[in-house]
Amino acid sequence: MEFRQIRYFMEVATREHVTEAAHSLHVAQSSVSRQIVNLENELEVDLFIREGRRVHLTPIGKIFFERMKHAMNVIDDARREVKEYLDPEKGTIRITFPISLAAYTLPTVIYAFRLRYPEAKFQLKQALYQELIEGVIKGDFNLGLIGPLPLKEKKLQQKVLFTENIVALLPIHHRLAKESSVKLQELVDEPFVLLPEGFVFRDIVVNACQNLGFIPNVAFEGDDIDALKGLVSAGLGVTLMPEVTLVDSLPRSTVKIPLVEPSVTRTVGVITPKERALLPTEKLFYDFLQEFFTRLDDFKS
Amino acid sequence: MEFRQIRYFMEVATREHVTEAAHSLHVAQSSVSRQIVNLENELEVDLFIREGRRVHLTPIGKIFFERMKHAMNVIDDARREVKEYLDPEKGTIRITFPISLAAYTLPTVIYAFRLRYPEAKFQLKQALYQELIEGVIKGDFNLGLIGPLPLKEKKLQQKVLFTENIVALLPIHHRLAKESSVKLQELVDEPFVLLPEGFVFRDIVVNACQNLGFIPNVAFEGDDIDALKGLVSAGLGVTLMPEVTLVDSLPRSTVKIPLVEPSVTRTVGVITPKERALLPTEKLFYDFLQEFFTRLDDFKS
DNA sequence: AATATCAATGCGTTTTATGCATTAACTAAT
DNA sequence: ATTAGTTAATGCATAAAACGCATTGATATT
Repeated sequence: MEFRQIRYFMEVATREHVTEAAHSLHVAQSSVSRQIVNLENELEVDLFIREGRRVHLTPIGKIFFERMKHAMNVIDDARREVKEYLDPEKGTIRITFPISLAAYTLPTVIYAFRLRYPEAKFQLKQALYQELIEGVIKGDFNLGLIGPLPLKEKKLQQKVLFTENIVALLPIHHRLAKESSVKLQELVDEPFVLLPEGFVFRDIVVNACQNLGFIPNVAFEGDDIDALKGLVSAGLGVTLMPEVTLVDSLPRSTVKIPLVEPSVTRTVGVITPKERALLPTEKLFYDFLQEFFTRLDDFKS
Repeated sequence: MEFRQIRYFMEVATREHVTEAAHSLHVAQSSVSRQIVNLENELEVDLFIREGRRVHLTPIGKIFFERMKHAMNVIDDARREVKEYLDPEKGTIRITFPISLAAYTLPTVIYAFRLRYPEAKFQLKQALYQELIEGVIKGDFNLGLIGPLPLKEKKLQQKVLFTENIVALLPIHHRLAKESSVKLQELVDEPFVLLPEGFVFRDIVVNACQNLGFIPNVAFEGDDIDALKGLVSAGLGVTLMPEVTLVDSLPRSTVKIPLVEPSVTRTVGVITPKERALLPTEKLFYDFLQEFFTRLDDFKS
């Protein structure tokens, strides 16, 4: 069994397509095909079902795939750890985060981090709430920004970074646009624009409404925060969003208004696996995160 | 980076000797030497310090070694899992255990297990208490028999199998040899023969004595249970041991006498890692263990 | 000082992986 | 139904890599 075989195997397994896998691996199709056969012969098991020209994993192939993914994560981490050992400041931070932090919070932190460590590299992966948690537990990532923290996950180390206010974003000609604050209750009959099902931030909004006894009327859905801004901008509805995502510039023809009674907030934190240690550069970033937001808090108060 | 390099690397790292490693790997010394250099070039790091003709790991080499040990454990398990998938009854059980279970308990269970699954294979590793726990946590083993259970270890799944009596073993001409029971207190001034420091079973005895306010006078130490039996047999002292280790035959010129006030017992159980699933054959054995000792208990009562 | 042992390296040989061309099986479109 | 286009597997020649042997230079051992 050789490393190369595992690489080929995993590529074929994920793509379910030998030719594509070969192309992505920069080798001939025949090489991939042959190595897969070699691997199967050595393991004395069929890893793939060949149905006509389709290729997909057998049940045991799936198990093997999962195990190899784990092993490869360990090995990749080890390689990075070795590389970063001598020079952590030039290493790579792999981090996963929800869409709601993509626009403002994360870029801001990364910008500040790179002022101090200009050679640090980042690999970023936007993910849905549950995916994100799984990714950190399974070893695809060692760092995840998330809000709110999934407190019941026992395999994760969790650290609160900050609590942010959620404000209402209204079209500029909206009847409430001139108010200095709005109550969520006042939006009962408004059309909402929200992220699609599956995004936590949608759930935060829906839950806040449900606590007041109504279910928001979702008129439009948008795939990212900017899409929501556009929809509000076009006067198609109202939405709630974290204040930070509006800090740079308010979308054209909109106003943001603080929410009161109740104020809606969410807590944002960072999760890391309890089982694995952070790689050197990631440790730098982790410590930086805490320092950064602690200082922000000091500044506010 | 290829598996072959990792295998060579690990062999050299453990032996700190290229020629020996090469021999054990059944390849020429030059091959090993060259692969190590290749690996180091690819990682851009020295893994070994060459001092004259000595070879030993650099600090980062040690880290890399630990990571690779982990990865290789995952990979080896995966291979076994695949092999055992189709036919668990022919697979291998890797298990670690303390010396006190080596003589009677473990052989008995294995014998019974093999009556049902004659093709199952075993890899056995006797270990000291702490080593054993580490071995299961780190992934060198997925099963460990142990007594008492290390309840504070949160990474381990723990299951009690049975509780056993501990009895006194005396030379046949000992003044107490005719009694039907002895109190531990009566052995205050006796010379004890015990296992050396580091064995839990020694600690169990010493603690029992300390609870009665005395420290046993250790006259001789023996490396294994049979050595202790021999020492008692020769009249050099008394000892305590689990009753099961005497069940087959009493050593020549000795008598076993139940302990009362207090009776001394120890709980024996099995530990498995919470983080990893048991391999198919190991799962068979794990289930068998519980069934086996449950039935024993039923039988006793 | 002489000898033996060790890790590294140059070099020819063997093994292994690769790419190309082909085949056989399949899919989709006419 | 026929045809053209894909696809995965395989035979074969080529290229790459790992290997063993022999040697070197350094270091223990006596």
